[in-house]
Amino acid sequence: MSTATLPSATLPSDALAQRLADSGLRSTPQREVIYDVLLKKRDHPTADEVFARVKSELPTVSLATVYNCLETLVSCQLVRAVNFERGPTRYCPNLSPHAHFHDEQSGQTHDIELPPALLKKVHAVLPRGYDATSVEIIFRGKATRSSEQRAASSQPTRS
Amino acid sequence: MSTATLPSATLPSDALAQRLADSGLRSTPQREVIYDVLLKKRDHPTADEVFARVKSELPTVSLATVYNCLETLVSCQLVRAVNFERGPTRYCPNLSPHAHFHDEQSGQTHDIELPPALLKKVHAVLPRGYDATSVEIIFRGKATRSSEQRAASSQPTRS
DNA sequence: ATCATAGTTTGGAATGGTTCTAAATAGCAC
DNA sequence: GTGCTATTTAGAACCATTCCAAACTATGAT
Ligand SMILES: [Mn+2]
Ligand SMILES: [Mn+2]
Ligand SMILES: [Zn+2]
Ligand SMILES: [Zn+2]
Repeated sequence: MSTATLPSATLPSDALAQRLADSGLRSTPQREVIYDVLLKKRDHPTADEVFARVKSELPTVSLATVYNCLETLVSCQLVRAVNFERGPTRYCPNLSPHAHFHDEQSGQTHDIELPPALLKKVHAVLPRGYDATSVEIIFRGKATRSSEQRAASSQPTRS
Repeated sequence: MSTATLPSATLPSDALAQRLADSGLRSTPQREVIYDVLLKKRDHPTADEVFARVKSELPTVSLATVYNCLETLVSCQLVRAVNFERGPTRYCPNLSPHAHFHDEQSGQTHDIELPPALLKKVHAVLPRGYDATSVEIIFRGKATRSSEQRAASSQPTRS
């Protein structure tokens, strides 16, 4: 997708380097691999799961570094941290406004895109005096076969 | 159930006894006091805060019991557990469909009532195949003076 | 009343995700 | 290269919560 003559279109890794630089931070192998891992399999992994995936590329990485880098990516606004109840924090590189659907059976988390019109209506329930900087919407329930199929077909079947 | 002339109106403590009985559980002093504490000051206290408030009435209560009773109340559907990020779980006896507004400055949590029409529109963003049993909406931001006034005036000034 | 049984409370230990710490390492400016 | 700072690392510490096993309590059947 999106090649050549691109004006200032951001290749994923450049976006990372750029955002880090903007915050006065350095681009490091750990940060790059961790961000790549999040982009490659967008299943809202936990820090432990990221740790496991990163290890295969950087066998000596530490769990502390995974936490550090994830926090860095979140503070650079390249990744969102997502929490369900008191479970481990999950990480999501989808920056578009979206809600999360937590499938209680499978434990899987799905992104639900939110139309701007709906976001407006949601914000409109706030009485005067409430100034919200963000809103988070979490569905809980079960996703049936047709939604699994959607998810499966929209993502390469993984080697 | 529903005794004679009563329109079936439930005194708080009866509601508790009833719900517990429905679940085959006993009404105990600890459960009653903890539920009362939640009803009396509806500021979404943590288990520790509930513990402190209950101690003045039941000086020998244990923190484990507070956790046990809160879990019992949640499983009886008399209380909702509310989580913000990875902070300690907070407890809310407001059973009407409502969102939460987390004031980042003061740390206070406010209930935002949700009209059924909005809830419908929110559920409508779910694609086919997603069957949600619940939805949770959390705002984050700051509440200005006018909302503090509203909250203050709607609740007795506390002895 | 007494007893048997199951439910509940309690203090303390264990858990588990996350954060902290201090030392080692790596990148950048001069 | 030298010095300076950012980053990574292993392991300890943290802390909300859960687990455990022993006391205690309510219930209801004899
Ligand atoms: Mn789950
Ligand atoms: Mn806060
Ligand atoms: Zn997401
Ligand atoms: Zn509430």
